[in-house]
Amino acid sequence: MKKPTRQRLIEAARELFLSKGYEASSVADVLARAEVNSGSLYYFFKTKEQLLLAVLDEYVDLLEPMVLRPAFERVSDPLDRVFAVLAGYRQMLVMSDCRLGCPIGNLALEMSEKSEVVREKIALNFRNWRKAIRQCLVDARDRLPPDLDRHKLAAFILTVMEGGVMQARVHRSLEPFDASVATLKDYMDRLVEQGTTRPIQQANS
Amino acid sequence: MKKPTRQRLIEAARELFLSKGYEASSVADVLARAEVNSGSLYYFFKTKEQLLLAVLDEYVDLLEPMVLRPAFERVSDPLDRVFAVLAGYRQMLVMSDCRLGCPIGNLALEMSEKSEVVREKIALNFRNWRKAIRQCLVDARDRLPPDLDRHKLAAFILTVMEGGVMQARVHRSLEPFDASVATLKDYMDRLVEQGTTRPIQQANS
DNA sequence: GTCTATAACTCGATAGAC
DNA sequence: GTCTATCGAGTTATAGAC
Repeated sequence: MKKPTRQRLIEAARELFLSKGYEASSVADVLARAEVNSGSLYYFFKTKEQLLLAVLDEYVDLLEPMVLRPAFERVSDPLDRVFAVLAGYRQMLVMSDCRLGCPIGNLALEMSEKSEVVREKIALNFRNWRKAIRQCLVDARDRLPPDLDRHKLAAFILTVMEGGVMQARVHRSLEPFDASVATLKDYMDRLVEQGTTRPIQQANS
Repeated sequence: MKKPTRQRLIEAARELFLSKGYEASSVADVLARAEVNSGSLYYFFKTKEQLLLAVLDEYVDLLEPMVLRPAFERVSDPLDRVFAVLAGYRQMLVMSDCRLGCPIGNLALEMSEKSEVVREKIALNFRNWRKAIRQCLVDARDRLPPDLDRHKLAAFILTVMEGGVMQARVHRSLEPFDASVATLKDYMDRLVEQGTTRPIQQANS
């Protein structure tokens, strides 16, 4: 059975915005892909931008089932989970021959100056992503330096993912992504080593 | 005196593509900003895409005088120079209230799938950037681990810059950029420490 | 090399019947 | 809620005089 019209529109827009960006995807493209007529789209969404906002709302909802859960089901160690999440983005690069990257990062650079409300929704997506990663760092706090700033490190991990994906797409090669993730791994191994070999740990410090 | 028409067109396009992106900048916008008429633009450039390619060629030429030289003039230590380059991008964020980021990264995500020749020019810009950073790492090789993969680390540094700039623009805040650069600094300090404290260094190793 | 005028088309969005 | 027809503006690009 066909999904409801509104949902079909959001999915079509999501796919198009991911592969071609927002400006380059015309309303007509969305209509064709969703097999919906113009009148119906504008019944559900006042403007094309409202459709984008609905897509970004959906990404907020999809973080858990599409990004976190699949990664967390594969491994249970909190630090491994961080890299399992990153491996998920690698998988997207592999499957698309390095053509598709992070859907949010995509829209981030394109839309940040064009619409405040869109920018704020993208920021929300980033905040939720970092929060999930930060929780992994909290769960692994016994192996990490006690004075570690987990907010900073979570932002850094998102930075590495987005920067690695960007270079992979530009070079159509996994190499820069893998190099970036491997270097992050080296850094975090050093943090753990420091956490492990430091003198007797004090309670409540 | 007014600059030659062709140069005015490239500069106008450069500014517009930086602040609004390629698709969102119309040819009419470029013409107005450059104070040139349609006929002249199409005398120099066969299409809008050819104009973009000329802009990307100019960025290749501008890497040395606009990005590297100003940073390298301020400091001479090769590792400090890496962070001086990053500070240059921070300055761009500061001056634009976190609205303008890396011009190449901007176009990278927007244009990579739309045109192979554009993607290749963007890749060239990235390669040259990494090469300059790699030279800094070569110049500092005595303080870095002997088995360090400088290609990987240079890619990582570009990753950190691009990812940090992206988050800064989305959140309209320097915080994620500063957090990312500070974490990179921490990592590289650890590499130097390892290089410094490692046992008596063997020659030709 | 530069000018004006405009072709040929696509864009987002709307009207109004059903 | 969905359909078709279409508006008006904006798009890239061209023609042809100067």
